[in-house]
Amino acid sequence: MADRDNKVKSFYGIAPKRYNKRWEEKKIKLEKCAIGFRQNPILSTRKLRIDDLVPVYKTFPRQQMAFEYARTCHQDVYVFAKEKDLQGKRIYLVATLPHFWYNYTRNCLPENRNYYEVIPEGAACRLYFDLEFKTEFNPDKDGMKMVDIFIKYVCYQLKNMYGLECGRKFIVDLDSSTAAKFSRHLIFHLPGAVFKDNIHVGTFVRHILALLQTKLEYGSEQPDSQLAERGGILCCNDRSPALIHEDNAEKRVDGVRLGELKELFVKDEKGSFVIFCDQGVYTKNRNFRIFKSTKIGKKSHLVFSSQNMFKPSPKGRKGSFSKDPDYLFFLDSLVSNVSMQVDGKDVRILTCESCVNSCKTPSKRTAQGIGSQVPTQTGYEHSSYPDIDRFVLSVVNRGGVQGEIRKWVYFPQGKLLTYDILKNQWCENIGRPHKSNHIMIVVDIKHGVYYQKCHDPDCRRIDYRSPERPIPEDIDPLMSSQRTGNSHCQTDHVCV
DNA sequence: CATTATTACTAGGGCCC
DNA sequence: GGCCCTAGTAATA
Ligand SMILES: Nc1ncnc2c1ncn2[C@H]1C[C@H](O)[C@@H](COP(=O)(O)OP(=O)(O)OP(=O)(O)O)O1
Repeated sequence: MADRDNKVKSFYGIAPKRYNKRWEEKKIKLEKCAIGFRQNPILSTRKLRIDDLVPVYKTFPRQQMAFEYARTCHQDVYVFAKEKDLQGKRIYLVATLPHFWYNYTRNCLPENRNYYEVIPEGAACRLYFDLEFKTEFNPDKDGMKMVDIFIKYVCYQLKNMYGLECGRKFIVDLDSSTAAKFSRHLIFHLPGAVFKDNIHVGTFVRHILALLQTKLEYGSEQPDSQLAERGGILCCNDRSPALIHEDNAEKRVDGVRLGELKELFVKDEKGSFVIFCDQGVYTKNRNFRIFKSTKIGKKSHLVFSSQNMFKPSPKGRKGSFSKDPDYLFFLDSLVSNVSMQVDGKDVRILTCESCVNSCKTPSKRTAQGIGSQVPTQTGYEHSSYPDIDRFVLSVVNRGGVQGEIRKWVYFPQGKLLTYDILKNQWCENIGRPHKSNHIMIVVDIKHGVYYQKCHDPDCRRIDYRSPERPIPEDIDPLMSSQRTGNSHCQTDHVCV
C-alpha cells in the first residue's frame, strides 16, 4: 500500500521548475480561449444542460413508422402529427418534449404551427374534452357560461362515480374560438388519478352525457318528444331537450340546476339539437391539436382561455425551459403526458367499460337462465326498489300511453330486475307496439343500465334486447354501494 | 411514395309473408 | 314489398 502511494506521489509530484513557464503559457492561452468563447458562444441560442435529454427529433411519413421508432428510444418521447396540406394529410414526428418545444417555438413561424398530439392507443391519459358550436346557428348562445355549467356537471359526475374532487384550478382551458365557431379544449388534472386510456375516457364521457339526457327527460311533462338516442350520440330532430317542467328546472344535482343543463345543447349544421361536447375525439391514436397550434390555413391558435384558472407548477421540472411559463403550460396541456407517481404515491388508474361492448359475447345468457340456478324474488306492482319502479314507470309512460307494472322478478345472481309491463307494448325491435304480446323492461342493477325485451315469439327467438340505456345514477343502487361499501379495491372501476 | 380511425350512408342479394 | 345482412363508399373529426 505504502509502495503504491509513493509511486503516485512521484508521478504527480512537484513539477520541475523548467515546466512552470510552459504551464503558465498554456494557462494564458486557455484564458484567451475562454474569453473568446464567452464573446462568441458556440451555442448562441441555447445551452445544453446536464438536465437536458439527448435530443430526439425525427419525422416519418407514416404514423406506424413513428411509433416503431419511438419504441426503440430509451427516453420519454412523444409522437406528434403535423398537417401538410388542406386535405388533412400529415407527417409524424417523434421527439422529446424540450426538443419539440425548442423547434416549435424557435424554428417554426406561428402560421406553420399546425401540430397535433397523437394520443397513443392504450396509453394512460387525462380526461379531456373538445367543446364546440357554430356561432351562425347559435347566435344567442353564451359559450363561457356553457363551459362553466359543463365543468360543474362533469365535476359532479367525477365525485359521484370516482369520489374525485375536481374544479377549475385543476383544468387546463384552451380557447381556439373564431367569429364563426366557439371552440375549447379542456384537459383535466384529476388529483392523483388518470384514465387507463382514451377509450375509457370516451366511455365515461358518453355515459355521463347519456345520463344528462335522462335527467332532462326524467319528470318531463312532454315525454313524447322528438328526442332520440342514436348510437350513443345525443341528438334530437328539431328542438332542444328543453322539456323540463318548471318544478324540475330548479331541482339541483349537486349544485347544477337541471334548468342550466339544457343550455349545453346547440344546433348543428343539419338543424338538429346536439350537446356541444364532441364525442368523436376518443378513438385510437386520436390527433388532438396542441397549445399554440392552429389548423393549417387558419389563424385560430389554441391559447389559454380567459376563463382558465390552471396554474402550471414547476415542481420537478428540469432542463433549459424549466423557467419558461409557456413550456410548463404546454407540458400540462398534453393529454398523454402523465406520470404514474405523484408525490411518491401511485396514481389511480380510472377505468370505465361499456357493458354494451363487454356483453357482445354470442353466448346466450338470458335473464331466465341465470335465475334458474338460484332462488328469485317476485311480486306485483312494487318491488323492493321503489326508485327503480318509479323510473321504469317513467320509461313506459312515454309516447302518450300509460304503461303499468304487472309483475316484477328479481334475479340476485345477475342483479337483474325484470318488469312485465301492461298497457304499453312498444317494442324497439319492430319499431311499433305489438298487437297482443307484452314487453319487459330489464334493469341491470350491477351495471346501472336498463333495456327492453318482450314476449313476442319472433323477438324471443332472436333473444332480442334493445340497446342498453343508463338509469339515472341518483337512483342507482350500484353507484352508492361502490362508493360506500367497497372502498379498498374496486373504486376505480366503473362499468356502464 | 406516404394521414388515420371510425361512423354514416347506400346498394344489392337473400328470405319471408 | 319489406326487412335484414353485407360490403363498399362517403363523410367526419
Ligand atoms: N382530417 C383529420 N385527420 C386526422 N385527425 C383529424 C382530422 N380532422 C380532425 N382531426 C383530429 C384533430 C383535431 O384536433 C380533433 C378534433 O377535430 P376538430 O374539432 O375538427 O378540430 P379542433 O378541435 O382541433 O379545432 P376546432 O374545433 O377549433 O375547429 O380531431
